[in-house]
Amino acid sequence: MYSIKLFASKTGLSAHTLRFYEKLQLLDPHRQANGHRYYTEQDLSWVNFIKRLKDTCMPLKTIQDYAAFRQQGNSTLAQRLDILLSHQQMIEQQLHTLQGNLQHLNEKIEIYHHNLSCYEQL
Amino acid sequence: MYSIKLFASKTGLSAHTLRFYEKLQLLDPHRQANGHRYYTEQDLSWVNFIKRLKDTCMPLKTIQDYAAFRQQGNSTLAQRLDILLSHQQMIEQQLHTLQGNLQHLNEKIEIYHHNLSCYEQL
DNA sequence: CTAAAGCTTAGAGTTAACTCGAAGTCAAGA
DNA sequence: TCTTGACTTCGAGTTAACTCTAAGCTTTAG
Repeated sequence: MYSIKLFASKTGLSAHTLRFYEKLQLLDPHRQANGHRYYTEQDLSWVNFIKRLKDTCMPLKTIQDYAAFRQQGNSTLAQRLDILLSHQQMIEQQLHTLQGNLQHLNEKIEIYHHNLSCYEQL
Repeated sequence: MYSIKLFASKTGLSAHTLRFYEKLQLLDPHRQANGHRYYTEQDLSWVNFIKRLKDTCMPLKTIQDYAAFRQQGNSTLAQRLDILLSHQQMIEQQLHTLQGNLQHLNEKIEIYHHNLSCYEQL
């Protein structure tokens, strides 16, 4: 049971952002009798999950879709998995091409080391 | 040798964006006698590289840094490699945590399949 | 009892990365 | 000749994702 301030420090998101996410329907914290929000461990792991998705460049729009499915319960597990799998595929694709470029660069470095006079190739 | 319009269609970037990138010093196309830009195959592969970096969420700011090093020539290969390696590390990290989450979700799906009545676990 | 923390609505400001439009000029091809 | 496609500068508009401020209210701990 975290107050908004505690939860903010726990998640690294500001209270502002937490309310903002709530408006976007990403979060739906419980309320105390006085109307104050309180967040649970479940909310915490959900926010951490959101952060991972964001860290891997999933747009909030997509996360919103995911959250909507999540709120509809277990009947939407397939759809949620779809979202995540296609996201994973995208990331893997990007990682792959990036690795290709790194490889390429490494080869150039090799050339550089072996033939310092050959500027054109770099 | 591509005109800006041709190059735009070749890269999928708009002429506007190409001039914008030029202003940010990401690009530096040659000019014809009349002042018109023209782009080469080298520019093409450079833009494709930029696109890959962008696709993997590298901010333009960092790409600008990279481009600045690139323009300084071969003495900056180490710095450029640094940027790319740390970027790769970040992406791999993100992929890893995402895979962890997918794993987690898959496990939940398993539970769902094996015990339909157990809603709390999902 | 007062200060701190919470609530609400509403709207403004910010940064990144475009995206577009206007205004005016120039040059080459059908 | 006229249309097309360049060029320039400048500045406004857009979308995403915050980020913050203010006004005005309530509640709770010291």
